Amino acid sequence: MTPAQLSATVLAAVRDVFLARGLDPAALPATTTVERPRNPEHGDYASTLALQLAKRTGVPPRELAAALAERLGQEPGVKSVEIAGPGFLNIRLDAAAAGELARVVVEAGTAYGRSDRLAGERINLEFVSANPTGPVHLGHTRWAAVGDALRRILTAAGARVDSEHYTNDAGLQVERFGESLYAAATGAPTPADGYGGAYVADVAATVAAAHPGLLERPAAEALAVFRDEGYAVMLAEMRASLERFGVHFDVWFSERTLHAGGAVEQALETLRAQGHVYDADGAVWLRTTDFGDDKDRVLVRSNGEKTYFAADAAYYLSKRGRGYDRCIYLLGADHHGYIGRLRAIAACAGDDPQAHIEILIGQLVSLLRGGEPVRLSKRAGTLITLDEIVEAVGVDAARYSLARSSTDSPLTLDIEAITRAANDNPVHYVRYAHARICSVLRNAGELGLYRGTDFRPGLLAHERENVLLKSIGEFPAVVATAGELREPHRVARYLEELAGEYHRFQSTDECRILPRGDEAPTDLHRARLWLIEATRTVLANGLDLLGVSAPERM
RNA sequence: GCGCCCGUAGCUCAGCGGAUAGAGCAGCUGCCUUCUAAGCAGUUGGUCGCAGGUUCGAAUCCUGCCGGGCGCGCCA
Repeated sequence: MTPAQLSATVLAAVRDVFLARGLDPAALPATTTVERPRNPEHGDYASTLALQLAKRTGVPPRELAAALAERLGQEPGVKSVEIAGPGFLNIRLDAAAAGELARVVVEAGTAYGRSDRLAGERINLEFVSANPTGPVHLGHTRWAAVGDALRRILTAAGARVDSEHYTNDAGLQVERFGESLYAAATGAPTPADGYGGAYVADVAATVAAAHPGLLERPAAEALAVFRDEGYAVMLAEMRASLERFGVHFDVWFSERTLHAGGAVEQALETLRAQGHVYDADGAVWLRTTDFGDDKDRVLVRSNGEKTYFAADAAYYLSKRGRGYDRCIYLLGADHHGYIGRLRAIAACAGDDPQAHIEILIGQLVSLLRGGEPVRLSKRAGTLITLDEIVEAVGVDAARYSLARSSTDSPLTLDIEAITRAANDNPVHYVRYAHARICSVLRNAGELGLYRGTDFRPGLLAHERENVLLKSIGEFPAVVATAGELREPHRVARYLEELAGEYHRFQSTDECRILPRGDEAPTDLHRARLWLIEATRTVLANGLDLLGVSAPERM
C-alpha cells in the first residue's frame, strides 16, 4: 500500500465516522496525508486528522480518534491502529501490504515519482541569464544546478516547462566588452570600466585569428568586429560550458531581438493602452507604484533611449505571448530589488501577478580561500569559472552540492575544500548505494537468480525492510512537494535518507539478499531482489531529477 | 533610513504547526574468511540568536530587539 492509498483510506474512514455520528462532512478537508513518525514506536504511519478536526466538530480529539481507529482497523492491509498522545493515530501495515509497494515501483520504473500535481501548467523557467561578456562562473553555477533540477522536477510533477536563458546583449556592457577585446588585441591597457580577465585576451586572439588583417582596418570597423564576433564567441562558450554541465536551455533569448523586432515599442503601447504610462521630466514612466513597487520606473529616458526596464517589460510580454501562463524567474539576491518592478510589469499589463509571474530569489554563493573571503569580479578577472569547478570535482559532485541546500540560505564554499573534499561529498553516499545495488544484481545474475514474477511481498517482514519500503514510498510526495515549493534540495535530502536506509539494510546480516555459499535460493531472496530493484529505481530517478548520474560501478 | 533573506552540534547544512530537534564532515571506540569499508555499529557534541505573543502543541506562525548577507539610479 502506498502512502497516497493509505491517506485516501483514512479520509474515507473519517467520512464514514462523520456520517455514522451525524457530523457535517463539509467540515472534512479535501485531502489528507499520513506522516512518517520519527519514532518507530509510533507506527508505520501517523494521522493527525483527529487533532485537526476536533475543534471544527467539537468532538474531543481522542474520542474522534477512537472511532476512526475502530473503523480503520477493519481495512485490509492495516495491521493495527493505536491512539496516542492528544489524539494521534498510529497505523501499522501488514508486511504483505507494505511490500506491495516494491511491485508498484518496479513496474512503474522510470515513471515512479512522476505525478500530475502540476498538470496543465505551462511554465517558462528563466535562470542564469548571464551577460555575454565573460565565462559562466561560480555565481551563475548555483542557478544553473538549481534551475535545471527545478526544470526536471516541475516536469516530473506534470507541468510543461521550457527553460530559458535571457542574454543581455543590447546594452553598454557588450560595447565595453568589445572595447576591451580590441584593447587586448592591440596591446593597449584595459579601458576604464572594461573587462580585464585573462579570458579577454583569449577571446580577442580567437577573433583576430578568424579575421586576418583585422587590426590594420580602421578602429571603428575593427571595434565592431571585435564586439560582434567576441560576443558570439563568448556566447558559444557559455553554451558549451552549460551543456557540459548537463544544463540545456530550450530557449536562448536575445535582448537585441526585442529592440530590433519592435517588441519594446509594442510593449510601451500595450502598457500605455492599459493606462499606466505617463510622461514627466522629458521621460516616459510606468506607474509601477500602482502595484506595490516603491517608485515609478522610467521606460524611455529623456534622451530617447529605452531603458533596460523597458526591455524587461517587453520580455515579459513576449513570454506571455508565447503561451506561458506562468513565468518563473530565478534570480540572485543581488537582484531582489527587481521583485516589485517585475510584478508591477505584469500588473500594469493587465495580468494577475499572483498567477502569471513568480520570482524566486536565491542567496548568493560566497567563497573562501585559505579561510579568507574572496571577492569575485568579472571585470577584475578574479573569478572561478564553471569549467574550473567541473574540472576540479566533476559535474556530478558540483551539481549535487549546489542543489542540496535551500536557496534561501547563503552558501559558503571553501575553494580548498571543494577540491579536497571531493570525497566527503554526500553525492558519493547516494551514488554508491546505487552502485552497490547494481553490483548485487550482477552477482545475482551470475548465480542465475532473478526476481521472477512470483513476488511474495509478505516475506519482507524485517524491520530494515519495512523502513526501506517506507522510504521508497515517500518519493512521489517528495517530488511533488519539491515542485510545488520550487525546492529541489528536498529531493537531494530525501535521497540521502533513502541511501542511508539502503546501506543499513545491506549491512544487516539477517537481510542477506543473495544465498550464501551452497544455500538454495528461496522466495525470500527473490522478494529482496524486488526490494532492491525498487530502491535502485528510486535512487536512479531521484538522481536524474538533479541531473546527477547513477553509476552501475564505482 | 527602508526592503528582502539568513541566524539550529566545532564546520557545512536539513527540518512547508506535531510526539524525545537530525544528517554529513570533523573527534573518539569497534567491524572487511563470502552481496563494493565511497559502508555499518556505537560514542562525544544543542539556552534552535534574544524577548514576548498566538494554541491542545512553536525551531517552524506573529511582533520587537541583536547579529550577518544583499538591495534600494532617467546604470546595465
